[in-house]
Amino acid sequence: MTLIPHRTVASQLAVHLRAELEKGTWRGWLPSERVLSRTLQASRNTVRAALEQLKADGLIEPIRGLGNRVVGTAKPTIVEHQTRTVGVLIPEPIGHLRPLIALWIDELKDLLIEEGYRLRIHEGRQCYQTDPARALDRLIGQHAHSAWVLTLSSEAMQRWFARRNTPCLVAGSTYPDIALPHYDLDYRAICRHAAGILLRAGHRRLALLNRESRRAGDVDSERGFIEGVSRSPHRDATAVIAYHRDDVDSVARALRTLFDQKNPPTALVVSNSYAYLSTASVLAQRGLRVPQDISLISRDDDPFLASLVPEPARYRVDPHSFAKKIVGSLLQILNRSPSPRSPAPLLPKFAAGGSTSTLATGS
Amino acid sequence: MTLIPHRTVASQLAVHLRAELEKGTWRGWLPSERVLSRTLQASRNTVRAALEQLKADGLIEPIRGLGNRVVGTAKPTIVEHQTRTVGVLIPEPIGHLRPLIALWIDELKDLLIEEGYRLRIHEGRQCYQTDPARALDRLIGQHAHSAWVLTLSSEAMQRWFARRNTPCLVAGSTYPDIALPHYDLDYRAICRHAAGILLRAGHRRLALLNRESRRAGDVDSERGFIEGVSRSPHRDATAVIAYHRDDVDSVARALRTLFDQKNPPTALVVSNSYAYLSTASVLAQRGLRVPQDISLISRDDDPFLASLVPEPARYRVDPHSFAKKIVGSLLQILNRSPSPRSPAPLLPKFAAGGSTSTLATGS
DNA sequence: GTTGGCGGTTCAATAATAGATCCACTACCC
DNA sequence: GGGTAGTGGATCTATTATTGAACCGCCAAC
Repeated sequence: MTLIPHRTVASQLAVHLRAELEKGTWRGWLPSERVLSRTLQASRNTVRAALEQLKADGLIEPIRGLGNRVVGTAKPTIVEHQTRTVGVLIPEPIGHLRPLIALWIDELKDLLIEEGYRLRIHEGRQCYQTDPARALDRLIGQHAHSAWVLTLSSEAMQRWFARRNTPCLVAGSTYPDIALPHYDLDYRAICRHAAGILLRAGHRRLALLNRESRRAGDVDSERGFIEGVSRSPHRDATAVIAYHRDDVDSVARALRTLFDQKNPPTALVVSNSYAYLSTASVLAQRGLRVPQDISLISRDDDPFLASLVPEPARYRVDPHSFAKKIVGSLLQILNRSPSPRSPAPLLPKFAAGGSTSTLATGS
Repeated sequence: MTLIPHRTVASQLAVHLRAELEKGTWRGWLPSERVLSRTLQASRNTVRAALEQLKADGLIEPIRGLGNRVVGTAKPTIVEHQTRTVGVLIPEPIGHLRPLIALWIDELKDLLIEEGYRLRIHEGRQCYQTDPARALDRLIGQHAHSAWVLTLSSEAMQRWFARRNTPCLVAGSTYPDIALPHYDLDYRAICRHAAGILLRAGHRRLALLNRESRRAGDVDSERGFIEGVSRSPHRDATAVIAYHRDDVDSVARALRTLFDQKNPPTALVVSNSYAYLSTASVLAQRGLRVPQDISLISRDDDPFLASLVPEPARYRVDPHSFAKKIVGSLLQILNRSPSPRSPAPLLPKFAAGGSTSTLATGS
């Protein structure tokens, strides 16, 4: 039950043309694009997309006004024969990642196998440090993957990959001036929306519990959250940002700081589902009840959240469709597609849960 | 310069399905259109377009409410010639299973690929009902796997597989008189140990929050728990069993029943990590604090439990070593090993957390 | 210089596909 | 017998791939 890997006409043509080249059908110059499009029964655009792939492989060289010159020979055989693999870079053992991340990586693995690729998971903690150059040099040098997928990537990592020309896809947000193909949720819109929800429910003192690490997605979250509050018609609304380091203790510390002050927030957006668990249980220890005393929204989704009482209001994502999108972008990169454009960020659906309450406005 | 024959996905699928039919991959019935669309990575519309062609060729006959019947000459091809695959039977979408289960299934997938097998995951809800014969007949008939792995299996399922000689491995406990190769944690010892821990901490009114389904592992848990209390030197100790159905509401109901009585328990063993989450949050809603008012122990481990405050006392398992054991047993079965013996059940390590307290004995 | 063919680029119209929803039907569970 | 879950059948919309056709600047040859 294996599938035909290249399902678009362009890719089929590329395979076909590559075979013809190897056979030596054309020496010197290819037939003109218009002729090819007629003989191959495809539009010139499609033929050009296929030729683009051959060009990326260095088999042909288009020359304006003259034609497509056959330049390389027989190299692709080697490329085809070596096992084609894709590497995923993760900061921690997969068991420690959020279940949803593990799920889409798993799906990605399955989908890539159907396309003839193997997925290799690399747990490279060193690559996530402030200066990852050495670790990355070593990792990429050791493993000759066709492409890399970066999860939870830092700015330094992204810059490193952008500088080198290693084919890679950022599963997550990129930093403003980094031009790498990427796919992520629209955290900015999510947090803006969350702030709006809470403001409309009558809350005025809002807080965002965010990661300390300045990952692009977290920066976006922060910006969206601030926007949501500052652009609201409620001039008396305030937004506070508290930071944690992804561990229970630091979440507890952040909450202590937040709730020991004179006017503690009445609503909290938590930007990580594990942190949501910590938050909910720390608040329970302090005797605060959700949602009567404090409203909570989880920015992230994960299956276990459904077991909480009250069920957290959160933004739901389908790991399957996420994995599909990632694979789509990845295949563009792997097939040397001309323009590996990043699809629009995914805006997950808001699922209202019992963890938010409506306050009487005022006071 | 030959032309590319079938350029639309639908046509490619038709060719592919026709080949599979001839190979005898499916006997009797095709997988449902929805399943096909998932495994073939195409929309149901496209799959239907392909099936339309097969129908026109008289190879299949669609019957409303039943499925697509294979009508052509059922060539009884030899099973050995097919792609070597292993099926895993799970009751729910993999995303709904506990992360630890998803993890070892994932590892299993990787390890099997190295051995030249592909792992197919089958979400067969019907197979977990009281009388699974028909559903199993159909499933096993449709998919000619080299072996099956059963997770969270019911007694009826195990009996069905034991009666037939289908090669299978039970990932979990087997029922006393069923001789199937299996591998699981020693739930009986775990729960006996948990009861001992709580009794030594001074608790006298213990409760086990267990699954209602009479799965072998849960029956073992119950037995171990009762043993742990009845064999203790504390004659005044009592053990209560409350049941839930794996959903939040039923856990809440069970807890209400437990804690609305005159002498509610002071310590609780919860036999599912999702149920632990529900329990912790329901108790918090009732104003009960862990561990001051009530001690909790989780029988199962899962990564997210580490984010709770206080951290649950629980029995830790390494999914990797679990997967290795499963693969070991599975390979014995696949290689037609003479005596596929079941390895000794795994006894996980107890990790004391902050969720249990010591009581003054007496009263 | 003119011409015609070449690749490069853009555009709108169309076909294929994905994804979702509703229906009627069947079987099974309670 | 009624509820539930699964099936194929049918339809809808959004997205994507593909088409077909422009137009551009470049090149070589007449």
